[in-house]
Amino acid sequence: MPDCGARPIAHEVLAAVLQIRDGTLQVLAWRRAQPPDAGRWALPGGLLGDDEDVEASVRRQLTEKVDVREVAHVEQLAVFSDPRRVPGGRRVATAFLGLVPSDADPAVPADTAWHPVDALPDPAFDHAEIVAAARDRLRAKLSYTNLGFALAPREFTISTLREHYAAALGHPVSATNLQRVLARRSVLVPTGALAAPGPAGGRPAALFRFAEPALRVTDAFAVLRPPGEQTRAALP
Amino acid sequence: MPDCGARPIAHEVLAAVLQIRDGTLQVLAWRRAQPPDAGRWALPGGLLGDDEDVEASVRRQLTEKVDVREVAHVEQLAVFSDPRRVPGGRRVATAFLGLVPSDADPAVPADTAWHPVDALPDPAFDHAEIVAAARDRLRAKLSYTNLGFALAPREFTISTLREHYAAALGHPVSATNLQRVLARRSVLVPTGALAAPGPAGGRPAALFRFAEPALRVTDAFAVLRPPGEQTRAALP
DNA sequence: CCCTGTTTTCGCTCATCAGGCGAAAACGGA
DNA sequence: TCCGTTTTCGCCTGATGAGCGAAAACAGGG
Repeated sequence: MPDCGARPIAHEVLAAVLQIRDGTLQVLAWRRAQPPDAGRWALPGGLLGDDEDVEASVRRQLTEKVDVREVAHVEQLAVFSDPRRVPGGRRVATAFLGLVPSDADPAVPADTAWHPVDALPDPAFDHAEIVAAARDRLRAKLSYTNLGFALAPREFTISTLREHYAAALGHPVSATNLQRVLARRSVLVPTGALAAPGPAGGRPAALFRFAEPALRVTDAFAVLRPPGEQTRAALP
Repeated sequence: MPDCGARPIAHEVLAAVLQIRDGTLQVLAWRRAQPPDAGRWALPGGLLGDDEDVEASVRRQLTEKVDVREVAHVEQLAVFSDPRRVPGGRRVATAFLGLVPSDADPAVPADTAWHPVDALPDPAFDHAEIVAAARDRLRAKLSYTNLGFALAPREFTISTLREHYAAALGHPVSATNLQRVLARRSVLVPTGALAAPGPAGGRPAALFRFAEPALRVTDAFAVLRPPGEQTRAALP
């Protein structure tokens, strides 16, 4: 008969929800009112419910903070299970990465706010570690998947996309190369429309969108591929 | 106060331990004697202890099946938390991937045996899903990390390594290309020694070993890298 | 109406790396 | 010494990331 062991173990889910805001990668957190760690900033989450798996649970918990429909991508990060990660009872956390496109501005409760991902003030428990894991996972996947779709607005110019990638990656990105790399993978498709030029004029930029609204890994990503296998579907 | 929720949740750890045996990628499993799922093959694991995190727990649980010192690499896979994944009480599992070098032959209990990873007969609960996740994770990481160190013997010829990679990846691998790719990443270093030729003669093969006994990700893996940054440390 | 400044886009080139192929090297045995 | 076998290495090709500068496309002012 399964039980909770000699010492009861609570299972919680936590989400590091990231979004590009004001040209910076930011994370959603709420200020704890009650001890332990009162006054510090914590990630949204809560206890795993009786009739849900962790994915369903994290989506449910996020509903309390933001409109879940605005979260474009959710994935498991890792389990955090240090026996002393929170004071009091034992608590095991399954951490998630969530991404919100920058053209969404979810309404959040009064105790909740966005903070730059590298400057979350006074993080509660081990939540700084979780935020760092989320940031690193995002940065890694941006370069070999189409994960940008979950950060960028529905339509955008290459310049805008370049700013988003630079903010998320934490280093400058060449617009030329970004355009080429994503286009070659057929991750980016032109909408045909043009954006209005800025106040100083300049050639109007073409608008693009991501081809697929779901995670896809670059095929060129796998090296040592089967002999003779096509590296990519032939483009018409 | 954290508790176990209305319905108690047990937290277990499970490990898919993989090894190349007889030219095939195999997984360690034990035959359940007690219900539920009596007679079916299950992955090693057990309940999370009071004073250990999940990594420590999986290493402790593996001790009951094999000598843990022979497991060269352990990493978290994912959480499996379907409310009905096991009959009876609620049970959340943190799944791990474990790798054993092929020159080790751990003593295993009577109820435990190795099975080809794609033909685990009568798998218990959702363990087939976990094995598939472990196999896929291994295949992905083999191509952009030095993870081969955890599968290969301490010293080996390129031919041997080629067989190992082919078995793990599930498709033929070119010895020439394997040698070149791994050497360029300075993952492989020659020991200087030569292996004895086979019974039919032939040029004696050079012996190699992996440069580092710990996981390292290929730097060329990250595309869209910072401008002007060196792509690899200059080799002397 | 042309000229200037600005922004975007595209073509040209280069460097790196995976992949394929065959010749040369290094062995045992007849 | 010759032959079959196995390994190793060099050469070529193709795909792809990266850098640079010229051309394209716009607004505004003289």
